[in-house]
Amino acid sequence: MPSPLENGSHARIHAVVRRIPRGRVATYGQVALLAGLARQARLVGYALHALPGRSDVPWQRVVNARGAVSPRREPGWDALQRALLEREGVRFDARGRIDLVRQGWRPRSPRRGGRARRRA
DNA sequence: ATGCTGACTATGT
DNA sequence: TACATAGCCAGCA
Repeated sequence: MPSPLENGSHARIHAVVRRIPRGRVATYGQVALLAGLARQARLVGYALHALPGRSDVPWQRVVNARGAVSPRREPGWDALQRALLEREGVRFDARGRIDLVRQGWRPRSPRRGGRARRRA
């Protein structure tokens, strides 16, 4: 059975992660902040790690502040995460990093100063 | 209770 | 840009 933590911060973290749209990514710190857990980025990673295999939480959309997939203790999962993201259309550069400015999730779509990004 | 670890981040070098 | 440190906090031995 699930850990008793499901009623606490973990549940809030999961709720935030569920809001990340397909093809976008959010950072651990960003998720923490939106979940009302400022500066507790580590807990976000912890909460996701505790996630059951079958889950409706798109854990793969959470990456670190550098826009890279954080290396796991158990190798292989990081590669899976990247594969899942690429399948959603997320692009990685040669260094294995995502351009957060372009593909990072922007809750509430705040319009940035003025005009939309020019195309290509 | 204490100490270490971890899917992190901000800051200084 | 990359590496080292300090700060964070929950879980576990």
